[in-house]
Amino acid sequence: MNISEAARRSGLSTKTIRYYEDIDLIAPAQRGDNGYRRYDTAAVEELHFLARAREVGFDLKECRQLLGLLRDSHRQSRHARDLVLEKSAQLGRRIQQLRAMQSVLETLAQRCHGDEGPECAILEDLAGASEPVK
Amino acid sequence: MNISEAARRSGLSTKTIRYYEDIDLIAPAQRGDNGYRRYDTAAVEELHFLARAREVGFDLKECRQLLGLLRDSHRQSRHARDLVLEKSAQLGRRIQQLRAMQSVLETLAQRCHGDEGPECAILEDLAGASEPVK
DNA sequence: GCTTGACCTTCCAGTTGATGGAAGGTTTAC
DNA sequence: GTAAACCTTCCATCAACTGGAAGGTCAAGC
Repeated sequence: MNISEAARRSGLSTKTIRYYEDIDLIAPAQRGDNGYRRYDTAAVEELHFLARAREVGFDLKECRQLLGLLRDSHRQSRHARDLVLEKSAQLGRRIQQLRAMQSVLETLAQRCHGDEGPECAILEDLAGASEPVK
Repeated sequence: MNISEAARRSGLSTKTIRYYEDIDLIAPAQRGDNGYRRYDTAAVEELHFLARAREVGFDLKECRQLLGLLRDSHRQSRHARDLVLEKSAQLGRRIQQLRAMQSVLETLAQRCHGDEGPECAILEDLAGASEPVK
């Protein structure tokens, strides 16, 4: 199949597939007589694997590791598990960060009248001291 | 004061301050006879405002709007409040996304032995169908 | 007067993970 | 024959910086 069909089946865009080939994340696709890339189901499965891994938060460097494991019949499942657990922890930390930011925003919004006047607790607070000058 | 002192007080790096000037987020700094940038407390306050706004999740485009409000004595506090509430909602959506990703990862981790063997539910799941081919 | 180190300057390149678009070749259907 | 829908490569762009090179300035100490 051609690249657009592979894209449809894998959940990646054609641009992204070419990009992944470009950065050697995947092997160069086979080519037809016309120079078009050709994909078999094995190739599409790899692309789909990448799409899924990206969806759950792995970056391309980590995807590379995961692909390495996927292809390695002598792998240890422990390695995959470690990657997943670390990524989950990372997401947890990021979520905490975003929550903290959100709670600051909520507090700011509460303290602001939000009317037609220029007096605004939000702007005052953002302008004011967050940490004292050390 | 010179740029490094302004950086220390505002919480931005010198690189970032120059960058903000470069993209016209802030007005060009005054210059001393030696060509060095010079900052007064008003300038530092603006830098600090930016640092705080970035910390709570505003992007530079939004920071530009916030700065506009900060400088405008005829502003309506409603505008600032709207920006804050929208940003909070945005963070909320992002948090939900990350949580969903995390929960997928947790499920994957649970289903994997995580031992020395090659059999791995994680890799199988990521490789397997997420959505049927339509 | 000279050196050393800590400043400062500009400019260019790289990061991440794509995406948009131009210019042009191919295929398919009518 | 021609139009639409593919495909190709290559180059530019996005956000928000950061790193580093090459070079000017300044203050302290000898």
